[in-house]
Amino acid sequence: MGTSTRYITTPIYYVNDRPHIGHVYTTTICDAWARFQRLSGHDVFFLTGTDEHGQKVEQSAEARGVSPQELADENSEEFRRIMGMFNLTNDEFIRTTDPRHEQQVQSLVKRLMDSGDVYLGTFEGWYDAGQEEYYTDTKANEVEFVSPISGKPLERASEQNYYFKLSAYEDRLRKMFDDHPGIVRPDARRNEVLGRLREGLQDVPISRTNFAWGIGVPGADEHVIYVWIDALFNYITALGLADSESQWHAQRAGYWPAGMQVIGKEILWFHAVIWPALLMALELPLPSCIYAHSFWISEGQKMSKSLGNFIDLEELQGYMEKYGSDALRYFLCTQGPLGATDADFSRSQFHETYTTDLVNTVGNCASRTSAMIGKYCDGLCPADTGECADGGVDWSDFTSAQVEAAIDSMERFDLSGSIAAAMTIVRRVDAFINETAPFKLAKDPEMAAQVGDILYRCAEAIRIASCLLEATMPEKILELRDAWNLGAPTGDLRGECQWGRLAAGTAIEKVALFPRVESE
RNA sequence: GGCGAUGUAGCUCAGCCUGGUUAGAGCGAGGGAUUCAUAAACCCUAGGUCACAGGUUCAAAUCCUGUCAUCGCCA
Repeated sequence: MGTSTRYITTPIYYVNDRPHIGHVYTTTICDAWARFQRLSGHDVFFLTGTDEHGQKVEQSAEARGVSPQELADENSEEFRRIMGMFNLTNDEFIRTTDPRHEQQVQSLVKRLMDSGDVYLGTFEGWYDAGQEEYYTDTKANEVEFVSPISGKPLERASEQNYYFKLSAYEDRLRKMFDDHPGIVRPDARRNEVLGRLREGLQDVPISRTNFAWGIGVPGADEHVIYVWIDALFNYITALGLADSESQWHAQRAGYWPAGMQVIGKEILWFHAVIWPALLMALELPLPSCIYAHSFWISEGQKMSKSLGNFIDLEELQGYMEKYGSDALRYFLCTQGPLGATDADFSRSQFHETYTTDLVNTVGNCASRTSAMIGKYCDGLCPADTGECADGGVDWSDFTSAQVEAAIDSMERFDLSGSIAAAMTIVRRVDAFINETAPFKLAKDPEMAAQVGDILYRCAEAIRIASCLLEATMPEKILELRDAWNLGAPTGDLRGECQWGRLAAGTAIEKVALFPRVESE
């Protein structure tokens, strides 16, 4: 398999929010994917960052008596901090206040103005002066033309804005979904988009004039580019696509188009419709997949400010301290809301998953195998003499089938499926030990070669499974690599997972990878 | 209000499209046996009105209609 480039993005996180499990989740699943691709030898670029413009940031800054830039600097730093805290290996952290981004956004908007995809239009509607917001006719009628907040009458007002000619892309977007049904996933999300698409598309305003914290429209400084448009462009400005003279362009332009753009379901419309249309207008290739995951709920309840049950960084750190960083990653990747429905984050389920999968399965299997090699083989990996009862397993075929399944699943961004394939190997080793009972055979000195042969298969299968789990649990697998003298990853995952790579004579030290944790 | 999805063992879900053996899996729970291992792996068990009510059919979790609940998107 040849090397290729793989570009994966998270949304950029809005600095007006506090970081919480949602941000950590999205970034973690992208990180697991990125690591897996790197282990497979691909040239990966993994991007995340912060979205820093907009009225809300301006208002929050004002409320705190600091400049918007100061607020953005401070909160962006918070988000950057979580990358290290959670072992996240993003290749760049882009900020929308970076001049390199700002300048490229202006140049992109200029291109759209020149091509006629962005035009100056007039918007007229019912304006709530207190809220600085417009109501649609139907909504205005509903509230009887009186502000529901201030009680003052709504005013008929109009303003000029720049619009993106989204309506012109309706047919091409439909064709995109016909030709590339996998471009928006999971299916339920694509269907939502298709449903809305059937209702027709309106042009979308891409500038505002009622605040200043943002990127100016080229040649019309009183207009600020709407934060959404500004933010979407990060995916290509970080690659320097709009500045061919830049270093970013020189080093990164080849990563476009993205293979995987992961988002939360709340921002589906912007990414599934407006973003592709913008790219079409710019005559840039489309990403292969926009993956919209669902949300975490907390102990069976929706997370909300009023309930105060947000799983925040402190909470997540608590889990890491108690169970380890890899356990948190494993839980997020296997139990997370990658599908169309939300997933529950509960203490009991976390504990159960940790104990069942990591302590009792991965940890225990590695432990019993290495303990037996210690006892019966002087701690040295026995040779594959081929004389043991295979326990009905063709290990080479079996493991390579699981390896392929794990790679295929990861390709489809099915993290839990990929991990499940690795776990299938581990469970098979456990069953094999029970079936062949090397601990019984070991009582008869004449059976030593057979015992060694069985244990070779166990150790080798675990080694292969560990390669597949490394992207999800990098620290623990490194611990195993050290204890079993497996060396460093080679960048050829398939090759590394070939049966028989484990050399006889390798010193294998007993491991206890996942300590049992008391439940509360 | 419009469109759509879901509702199956304590929990998470498969099965439903292409109706027909005693409705399945994983986890949890209870019991057993064993010791290489992190009281772990293994074996057995769990008697769930397949949301509810009708209908079609020789036969429905599986098709049709209605009701309720939950959720998503839109207004």
